[in-house]
Amino acid sequence: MLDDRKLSVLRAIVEDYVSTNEPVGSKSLADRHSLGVSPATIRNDMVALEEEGYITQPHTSAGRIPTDKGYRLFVDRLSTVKPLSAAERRAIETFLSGAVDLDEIVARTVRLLAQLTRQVAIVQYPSLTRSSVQHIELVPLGQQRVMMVLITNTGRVEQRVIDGLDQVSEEAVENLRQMLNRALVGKWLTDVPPSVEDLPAQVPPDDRRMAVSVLSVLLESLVEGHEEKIVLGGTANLAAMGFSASLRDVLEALEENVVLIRLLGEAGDPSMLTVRIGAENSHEGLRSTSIVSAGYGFGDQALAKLGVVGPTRMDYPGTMGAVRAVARYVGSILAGQ
Amino acid sequence: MLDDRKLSVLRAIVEDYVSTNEPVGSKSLADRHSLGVSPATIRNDMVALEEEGYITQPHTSAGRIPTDKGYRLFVDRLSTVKPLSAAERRAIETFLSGAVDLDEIVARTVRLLAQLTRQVAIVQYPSLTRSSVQHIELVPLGQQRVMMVLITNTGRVEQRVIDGLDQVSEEAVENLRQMLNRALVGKWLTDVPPSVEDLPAQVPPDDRRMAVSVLSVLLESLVEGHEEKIVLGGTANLAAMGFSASLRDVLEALEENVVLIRLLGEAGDPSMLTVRIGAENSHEGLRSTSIVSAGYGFGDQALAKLGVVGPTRMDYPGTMGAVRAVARYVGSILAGQ
DNA sequence: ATTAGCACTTAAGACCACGGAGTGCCAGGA
DNA sequence: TCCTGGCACTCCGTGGTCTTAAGTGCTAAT
Repeated sequence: MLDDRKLSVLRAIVEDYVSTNEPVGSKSLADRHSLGVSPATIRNDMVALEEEGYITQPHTSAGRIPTDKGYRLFVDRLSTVKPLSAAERRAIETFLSGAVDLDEIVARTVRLLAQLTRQVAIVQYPSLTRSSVQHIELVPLGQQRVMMVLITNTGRVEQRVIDGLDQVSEEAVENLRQMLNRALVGKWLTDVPPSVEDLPAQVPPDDRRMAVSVLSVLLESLVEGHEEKIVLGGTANLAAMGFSASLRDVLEALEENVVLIRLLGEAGDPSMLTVRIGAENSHEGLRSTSIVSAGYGFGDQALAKLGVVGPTRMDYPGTMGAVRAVARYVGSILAGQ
Repeated sequence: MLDDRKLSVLRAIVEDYVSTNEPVGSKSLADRHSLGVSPATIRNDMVALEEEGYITQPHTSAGRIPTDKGYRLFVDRLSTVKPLSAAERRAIETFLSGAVDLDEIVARTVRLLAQLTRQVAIVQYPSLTRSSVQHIELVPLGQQRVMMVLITNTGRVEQRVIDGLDQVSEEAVENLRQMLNRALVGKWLTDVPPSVEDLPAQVPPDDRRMAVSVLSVLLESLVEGHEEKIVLGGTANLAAMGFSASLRDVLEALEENVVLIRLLGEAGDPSMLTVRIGAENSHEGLRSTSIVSAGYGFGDQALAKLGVVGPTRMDYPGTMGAVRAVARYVGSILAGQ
């Protein structure tokens, strides 16, 4: 059905269209790539590719442009991830190595990705649920309020205020604090709920009400770890990407963190580099964009994802290379922290 | 020089241009506003206004559009801030009242402002330096590291890790913690540095090195309060605002938090509503935008600023009304927390 | 199976004519 | 002195026609 030459033609079409942003015709294809056949032959191959749905014509007597399906085939079988140049790798290293805390790592990563790919970069904060407890702190704030601070091994800090208590005593808080830390430090967050089940029973009756409040807030904060944080960068690059018409839709989609989190989540195996093209993205506003994403974390254990959003007409090999490289470096930096 | 009627003409020009986005001519002006004079008279007034630099012509035989100077006069003398409708005020209240912590207040405020004004909203986190110390927590992390958490009365939490210590003992940390809280709770952050000067002397010599490290990080975090946090929203509205050409510049400027902070800072009296028009903004990319901002805080003591960025061709009275109203509500919510 | 040749299609650009909205200016009237 | 009606002029935007360049599909020959 699709012999090697037809695939080469498809590859050439994608490459040319990506670099010129203009429908590519049989003649210019024959000129620019040495395919060893004449334009007429290429034309014949093109109708085959078009019948299969890999390319399409904006209008009769224009060149062809790849469809989503065409890009998909290109990504899956016709291209290889392009490794970064030595200079780029050095740039990543120096750029990221100066970061001191998690916020700064994330902020720098976003800028880096945006600059490398000249597209919109997305970085998700390390998910709460895939981390372990480093420390829990309880801080009395006046008579009726206590602040809980949860610190994870990924450097993330989650704080909540527990309100509406009565007569909080310093010792009671201190006791609870020690009890919590003894029970939970080092545990995966997912293991926290079972570990605290029988804690209230060990608290003196007078303080039990407070203990229960604190625990419920703690558990709640784990569940709401679902409310994961995301940072965006490089939106200015959107202006140069040329979806002028639908630009508003894209910006709107990017502002909806919920949407982005869902999209990143939909991407398959978190340890892999995944590409979602055009309509695969299941979000109206992003019909004409592709998302390249990868998980990052300690070794092969992914904590969260990062990626870039760009036009379906993007340089996939280059973008994939950049995303993969950045994900690896961020992982190693986090591990070193 | 500029009699009342000329000012009315200018006002009418601004209003029409803002609503139609097209240069406005003498005839349509006479039709749409009941100025009581003929187009010819209006034309005469227009040349006067043009000579003074308040309006300009895109080209001969087109209508007039206001210049930055024209907008300035309009804002200063020809318009009054438009109060919000009862419905809008209710919307603000219900929208903001559900927020539980500072992060959520800020996030909701940004969305609210963006929706009300259909422009880009900016909200600055309450500045560290204008808050007071609510609590300081020290948490030992292993043998060589301590985490410091600073909680302010505005609900803001600042955390740092102090690294490279040796042999951190639980008691030493606990002692220092109590000492710090005794010395600092309730103090304005600006008063912290003098208050800790002689603290190291009171620490047992063995622990002094740690105490000094912790203090220096604490002080540093106050200074870096300069690194104030900002949140953006409604960038999707940019697409509909019609600077297509310079859109990239605007997006770039908006991504530079440093720039935004500076611009907000440049605005005058923080307790007032201020408007900076076009080139007044001293940043290349924002030449064709105006910024309407206001301080917010407890009562008349401003903690930080918020505002919106839009095209110079914006509805100033409406925008100013929205910004002022939101600033007030946020202030009252913060005070109630 | 490939190629050369040819007739056909279409978008994009150049050119032109023209209508509309606006202007400046001048002379006459309150 | 200030306002107004009238008039000639300017310029942009629109729509029509024509031409050109690039590309296609088809057919016949290799």
